[in-house]
Amino acid sequence: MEETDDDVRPPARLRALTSWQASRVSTIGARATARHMPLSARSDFAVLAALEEYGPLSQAGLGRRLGIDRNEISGIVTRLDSAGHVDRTPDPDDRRRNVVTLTTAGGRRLVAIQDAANRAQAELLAGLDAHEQQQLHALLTKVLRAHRPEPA
Amino acid sequence: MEETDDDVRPPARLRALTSWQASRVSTIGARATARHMPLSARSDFAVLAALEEYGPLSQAGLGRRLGIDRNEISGIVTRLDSAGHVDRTPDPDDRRRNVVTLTTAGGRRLVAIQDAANRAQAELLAGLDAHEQQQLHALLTKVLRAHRPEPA
DNA sequence: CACATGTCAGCGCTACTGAGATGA
DNA sequence: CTCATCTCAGTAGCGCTGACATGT
Repeated sequence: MEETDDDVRPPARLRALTSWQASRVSTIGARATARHMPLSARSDFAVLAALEEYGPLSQAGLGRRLGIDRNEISGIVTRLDSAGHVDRTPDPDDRRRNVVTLTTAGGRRLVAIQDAANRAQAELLAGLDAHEQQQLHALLTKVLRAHRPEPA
Repeated sequence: MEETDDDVRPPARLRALTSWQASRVSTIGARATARHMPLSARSDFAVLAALEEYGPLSQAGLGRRLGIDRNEISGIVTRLDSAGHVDRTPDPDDRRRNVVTLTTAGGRRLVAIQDAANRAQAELLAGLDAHEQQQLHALLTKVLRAHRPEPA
């Protein structure tokens, strides 16, 4: 065997970095997500959820809400459109825009993805009890709020 | 102006996902890091820190400690080697291996990167007070510990 | 034989930059 | 003219997979 015991523990300098921890949690979460989701439905979930909650939006509006680049939104919406999960039609009031609308099939898809997301979430946070999970969520929310343009 | 007020707030379904939050925190952290670091010194930092704390290691050992793929390690070590921050020499006891050793220049580099990392860290966590920062760190540590082979 | 190590080529996702066409 | 929107091409890092040669 080769180096089996001296392994595994990352150095203190790294462990001290919250940003490093967040990055590792993020990739672990991504792996858990991949295990529960049919495909790369992560960005799909974001777009579908935004459409469900706020109604039809332009692509730029989607990007702003979700903190995703316009360029990515374009690809995501194309994929969702050809899957029949959204409708993309030119805005009659502003013909630069594409108005993106959730279809009923998209709504069903959203619910399905939410299910998978919940399972992945539970897997990721298995080490924490309910109170700790809530605490972590609150702290991350606070961090993110400090880095946004800040809604009214 | 175009859609300036209805913006910014991500949908509830997303906000509820801790893994999504972690991912956003991670990319915000990456942006802050990029603002403070000369280059893509993030992986360099991990490798240098491991060598400092644990002494010379094989590349596979580095990968295991840091949770980084062997393939990436290879490139990182090559870069660090040609920059003079590590030495890479064949292991006389096991000629499959490269023993990677921190040089004094590498030590200086590590300290410099740590400095930049601290500034980026402060920027990322600006929204939290000291106690909250420590709490967040502890919770993330706990999450990560649940997802590792678990050291003794 | 099996297994570990290091290297290389390649893929896929994510985040970006820059350019261009269209339109407000 | 300025600015926003959308699209396309290209770049870069990151995390993988598969293959291969080498060595234990």
